[in-house]
Amino acid sequence: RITLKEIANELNVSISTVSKSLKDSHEIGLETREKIKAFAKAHNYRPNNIALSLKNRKTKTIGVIIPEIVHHFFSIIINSIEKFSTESGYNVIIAVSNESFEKEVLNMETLANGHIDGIIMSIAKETLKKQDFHHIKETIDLGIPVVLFDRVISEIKCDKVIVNDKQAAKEATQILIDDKRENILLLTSEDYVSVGNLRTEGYLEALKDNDIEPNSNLIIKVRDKKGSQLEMSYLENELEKVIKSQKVDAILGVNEIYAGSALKVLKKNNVSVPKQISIISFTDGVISRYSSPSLSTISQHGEIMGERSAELLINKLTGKTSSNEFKTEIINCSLIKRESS
Amino acid sequence: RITLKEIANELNVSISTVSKSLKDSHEIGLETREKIKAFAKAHNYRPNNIALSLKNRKTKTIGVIIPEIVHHFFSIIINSIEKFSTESGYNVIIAVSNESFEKEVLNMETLANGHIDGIIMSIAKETLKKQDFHHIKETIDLGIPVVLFDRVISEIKCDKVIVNDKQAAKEATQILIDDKRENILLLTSEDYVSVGNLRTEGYLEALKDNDIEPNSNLIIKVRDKKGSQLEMSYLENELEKVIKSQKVDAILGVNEIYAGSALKVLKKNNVSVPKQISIISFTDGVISRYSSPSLSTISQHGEIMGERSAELLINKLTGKTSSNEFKTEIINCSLIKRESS
DNA sequence: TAGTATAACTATAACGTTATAGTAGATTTT
DNA sequence: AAAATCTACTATAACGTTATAGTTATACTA
Repeated sequence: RITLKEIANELNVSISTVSKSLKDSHEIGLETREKIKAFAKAHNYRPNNIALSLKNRKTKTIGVIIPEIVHHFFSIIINSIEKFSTESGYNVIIAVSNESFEKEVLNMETLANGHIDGIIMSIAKETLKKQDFHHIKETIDLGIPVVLFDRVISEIKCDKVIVNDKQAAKEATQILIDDKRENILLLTSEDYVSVGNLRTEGYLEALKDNDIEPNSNLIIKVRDKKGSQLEMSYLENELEKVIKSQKVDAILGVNEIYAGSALKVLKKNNVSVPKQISIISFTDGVISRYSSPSLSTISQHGEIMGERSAELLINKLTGKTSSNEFKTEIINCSLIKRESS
Repeated sequence: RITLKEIANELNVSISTVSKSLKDSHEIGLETREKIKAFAKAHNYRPNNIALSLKNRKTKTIGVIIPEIVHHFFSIIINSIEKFSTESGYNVIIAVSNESFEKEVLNMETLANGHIDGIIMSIAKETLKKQDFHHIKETIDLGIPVVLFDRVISEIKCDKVIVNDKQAAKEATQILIDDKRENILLLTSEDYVSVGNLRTEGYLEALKDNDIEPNSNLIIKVRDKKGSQLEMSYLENELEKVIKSQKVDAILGVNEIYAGSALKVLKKNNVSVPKQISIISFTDGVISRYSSPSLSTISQHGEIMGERSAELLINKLTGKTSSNEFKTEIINCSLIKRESS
């Protein structure tokens, strides 16, 4: 790991001369310049990026805070952020909040004090529940640009990338209704999760448009417990109760894990899908494709969301867009029809 | 973003005094010290980690290079590396090779010039095929510790974390044989992928131990093409041919994507699983759990692999283990029995 | 009362860069 | 031939830290 100083000493020139030569500056005579370049190449000189970061006050690194990695949607997002960022010369540093407020705050501080120029994040459930966003605001106040995606809140002024959740849920519900399914069970998350909420709204709106009275027994709000095992058995128990006590001819799930679990319950109870109950779910992931029947899903186009988020952030970082104007990009979901509907 | 210098100017003391006060040094009088600490706190002072990195010549950041993120196994690994590293005060920076040699080399260089103290990686398929590992060796020569996991090669001297692939494949095959299945189809990857190879060896060894003649028609080596769509249709076509022309009563898959695809093919051809054909597969991911029938899988315990990798690396970084002694940790797989066998 | 401790600070260098300003010596201008 | 210009460099400061080595007063010792 050779430095400019060492090269300078070795060749009896000043550090400035070395630095300028390697930048091919015409201030330095051709002969000296070539000699220095050759020497640097032979010794495999690479500028120390930390020193550059300190000097330039930018790190060319983006921090990403996500609630979980082991989730198709989020890993797609990371993948796409990583791809776009690398192309633009930025590195990506990952932090996982694990849906915990405390961890998110910690992550945010570590990143903000450190090696990143900007942050892309999706807010943890616990943070949404707590409605405490001071850490995000502080980071923005520090002059670090933040882009929020998917789970977003209006009170924070920054760039955002979201999906037309409400509309997509409404359309999916309408498709089920058009198929003469009027007893549609909704598998959703607890109220404080913004996207779950929007999807619920879309569902309710579609019912209303078709003069179907919503039935609160047909809405299961899955309680999330730390440790998803509990969460899933709650869902399974509740669902089993409902299908035994109520008429249900369709299910709308706000994510594929819920829908996948539902499928297992239906199978266990010998309900045929989509004949007796048809299913549409959000999140076009790997479960949907390999389950049987495969699940019709609403794709949120994670690749596009990731790319747009990275683009918005990098535009801020490079000064392409002004630092006090904020955009909200809305990605259109699309329905991918498979066997379950 | 206040600095020591600014605090020093503001309070009319020297930078040294500020630095020492914040470290609670007894060289500085109590009164001054308290005053400075109060001021720093009020202005939310945080040391600039880049400056510290430059000074200390370490970044407290680990680079991870993986072939893909959108894969249950790798995202579990990342998750677990991230978790363990954070606990030890390290950040994690992600690079994805996308199974490409060129990208892997590029990633390696970027990381090595930059903001990381050490690297954890799993080698890209293309690199394994090319057998060109100069980038890894150069990084190690530069004094940057490297830990390889899962896809590993013996000619590189560094810490490694692997799974007892051969043994696990052998045991799984034995279980199928004990169940009176003697026509076991193997769905594996091309030869240059080390883990696929080891698993194939285990399979063959089990056959040999039971005096079953291996049948080359029962070994499908899935060609991987860029763009997994093609890869999968290749698998599906080949498999369909084989089950129509050969007697097959069990399938061993080297990963759950292969097994999941196989399940679809069998279903399409009205073959009942596990009655007519039973399936065991490597990779205990989300497909296995939500497919139907759910797949019996061999878990490679990604959490443990990730944790051990991080531990090995951090031990090197903190000097806990000597920099020229290398360990290879072997994680034992375990079979998770589900409906497909 | 000179000499030595001690307390409470400050100055400096270093980590590896780069940009700005400066300086010899050679060459051109008038 | 003196002044101006140019060539080919070098010195310095700065980015934000911290560790080491000073530097003052003041208090204590003998």
